[in-house]
Amino acid sequence: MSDYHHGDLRKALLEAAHAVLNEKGIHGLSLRACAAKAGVSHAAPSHHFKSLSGLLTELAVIAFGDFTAVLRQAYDDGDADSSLQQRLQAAGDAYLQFALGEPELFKLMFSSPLPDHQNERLCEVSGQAYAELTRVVKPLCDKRGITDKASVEQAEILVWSTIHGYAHLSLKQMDSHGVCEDLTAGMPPIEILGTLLEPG
Amino acid sequence: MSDYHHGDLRKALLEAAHAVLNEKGIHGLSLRACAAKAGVSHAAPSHHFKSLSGLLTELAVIAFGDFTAVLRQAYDDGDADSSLQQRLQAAGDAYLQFALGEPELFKLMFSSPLPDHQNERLCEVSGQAYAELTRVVKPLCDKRGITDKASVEQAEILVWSTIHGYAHLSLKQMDSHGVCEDLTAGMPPIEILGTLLEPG
DNA sequence: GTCCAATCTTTACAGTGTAAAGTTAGTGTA
DNA sequence: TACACTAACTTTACACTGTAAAGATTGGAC
Repeated sequence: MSDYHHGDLRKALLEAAHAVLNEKGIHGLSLRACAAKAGVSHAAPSHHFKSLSGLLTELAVIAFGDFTAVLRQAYDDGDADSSLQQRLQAAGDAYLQFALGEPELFKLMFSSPLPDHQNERLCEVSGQAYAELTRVVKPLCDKRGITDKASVEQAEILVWSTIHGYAHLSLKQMDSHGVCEDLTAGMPPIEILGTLLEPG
Repeated sequence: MSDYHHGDLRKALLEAAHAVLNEKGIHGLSLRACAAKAGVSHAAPSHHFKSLSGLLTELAVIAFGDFTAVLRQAYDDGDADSSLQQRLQAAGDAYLQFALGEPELFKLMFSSPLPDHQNERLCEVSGQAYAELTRVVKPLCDKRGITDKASVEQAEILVWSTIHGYAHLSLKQMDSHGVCEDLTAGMPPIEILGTLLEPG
């Protein structure tokens, strides 16, 4: 192996992008910085990724894979006798923990125009994450007598919205006020919404 | 008035920025494009805004003002005899309508690293929007017997998370799948969350 | 009428993504 | 073993970007 050919530049660039993302934030990230961190010339990435967008799309795909794994782990860690609400709360906590643990990656996945969000694989893996998160919603709908398909879908989307919205706003809070201690406390108990919004 | 001095370049630049934002999206926006659209040289903005971030911070401040007005209008439009849940639903609908009507502005306000989110005035106006949104939550907490301050705050944040999360995910859906018809249907009825999550 | 300060232009520079052409080296073929 | 071929990487180039600095213009105060 000479030092002309890198060996696994593709992988190295993805790791470099992740590193640069964490160091400089999503706005400070540049293709040339990634190339430099991987120790190659600034034009080398073009042979592995069509563009900056291509590189970040791939990084987002990988990140969604990790994200899905985290959500699945949280689900599997649940006690067999834990209530459905508890499992949902655990899913929300895991969601938030990922967002706070990988803030820049999370922003890349959900709030950046740089990745190609129409990319087929990216759509697929983000769909998998969604499926994992809403896995516990269906039995909860059963329990509550929500049976028609449209309502179940609305329930899934609203649950996702609540959890995602909290994560997103937490990150925005971090940007506005610096690191915020009271966020490490995790998701508020979502059953408050049940009390607040129960019919009647 | 010669054509050397513009007259009200500051205002013109803010309008140009809004226009460019809608035409090219947040990623296609550039300070030079704004200057060109306002008919001045590319360096002229520096006398009115310290930087690109400064211009977009100001635009976000204005946008939050409009946003707050929209939310207030929705609240004031509520019938005196409409239920608290209905008022909350109306607030959510207004929130979503703003996001879908001004998608790029909404992204600038909540999902872009370009504005200075530590800016004092920006923090203030975004706080006002939050206060307007959560105006209906307090009486709802009263009605449900949620009285301690911490729980009320958690209820406010969770309501905001739900509405904001739905708006944010709707915009992401638009980016992924192009304009999405079934989103114009508005917020799903949030009382589903009440049914889904009620204690017991 | 003159000076001043604010506004805008011109010029310049470092940084960006990306396209095109040139260089190197690993690989399959005779 | 010698040779071509091709993938990987570098060099060069160009049109952009934000922003700093210096020069030109103008309206208004004195």
